[in-house]
Amino acid sequence: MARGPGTRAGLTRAAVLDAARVLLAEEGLAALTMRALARRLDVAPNALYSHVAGKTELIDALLDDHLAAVHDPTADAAEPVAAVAALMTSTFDALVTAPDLVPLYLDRRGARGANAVRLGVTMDALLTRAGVAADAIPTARGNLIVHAIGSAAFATADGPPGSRTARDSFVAGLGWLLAGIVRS
Amino acid sequence: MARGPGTRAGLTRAAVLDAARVLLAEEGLAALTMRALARRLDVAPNALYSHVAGKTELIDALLDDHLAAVHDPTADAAEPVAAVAALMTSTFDALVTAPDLVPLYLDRRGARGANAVRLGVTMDALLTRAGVAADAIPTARGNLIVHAIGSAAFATADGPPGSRTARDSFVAGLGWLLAGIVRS
DNA sequence: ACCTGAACACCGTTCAAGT
DNA sequence: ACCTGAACACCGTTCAAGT
Repeated sequence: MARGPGTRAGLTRAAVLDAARVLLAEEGLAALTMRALARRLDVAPNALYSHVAGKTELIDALLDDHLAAVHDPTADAAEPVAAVAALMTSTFDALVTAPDLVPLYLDRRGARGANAVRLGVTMDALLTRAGVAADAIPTARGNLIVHAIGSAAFATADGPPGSRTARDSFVAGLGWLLAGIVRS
Repeated sequence: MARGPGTRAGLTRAAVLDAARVLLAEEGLAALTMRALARRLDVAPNALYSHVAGKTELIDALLDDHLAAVHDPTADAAEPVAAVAALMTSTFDALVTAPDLVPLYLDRRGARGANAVRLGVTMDALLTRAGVAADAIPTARGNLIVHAIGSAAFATADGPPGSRTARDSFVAGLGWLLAGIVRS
């Protein structure tokens, strides 16, 4: 719009996603609209649809990309239970980084992207090595995921951004769940 | 709009909330708009603002009203731990009833209405009687609430509406958390 | 006090057209 | 292939006016 005539925007899918992340971090979820995003990129609103299927697909991509930051312990770690704890804590820390994104994980009821699948596979392997029976793994995994995402959602509620009490609460609950999982 | 001239709509706050509940149940969260709600009530969109401060306040009222369905065990129940389990299970069951509402509890990061406060007070009393130290109660309560809301959010994800596996998973996790809470 | 018409400042998305 | 102008079918909310 403010570009000179004849020039091209030269948009990229990566550029759109990056701008969306910045917009989300700086102004929050309510401000993340297609039109505001286009304004930031100095482009007409419908230009975004050349790189993204729609707002839903954009957000799904944002969610899964965010999980790329989760540190993935090798599935053959020495102590499987400690490795599961580390994996979940890393997930919690990653989620807390983007508070506005967390409720959307609940909306989507668990991300389905490549990174989410990768973490799920790793966790199942670790739980198996920890001695959890095959038919008990879905319950164990489900409870751990609910705990990580739910805790992250509540962590950003009150207290300062770096509130340690929320993280301590998450760690305590994680320990209780893991104790119950390995004992059953 | 389709009413005869001279007649009055005779709206009530309760009528607005009731219609909102019906709309939510029948057509889902995306369909719950002020304008659609007004259409249902055969009224101009802005007429709603005589009975409700805005959409946010309407949803907050919907959320807290929903918690009225939670069975509140007397705080002086014989077995405090069993009473906490019953209270959380009743909360889970109530939440599962309104799947579209559950993600909003996360958005609001825990309802602040009268019913939510009531349940919180009851739970604190039960936890105290169960021998949980005063400074450990916030962590215990927080983990239980996260578990109930998070489990309800995921419960409606896959499987049939009356899926028992989701409820069984919730019950298993609840047991693990309670065991950890009373042991610490 | 309660309701209306009209308006304001937005949305996501589609379509035909240009390069 | 990528981008634009224009439009469609919506939003939540406010304001001045009527009864």
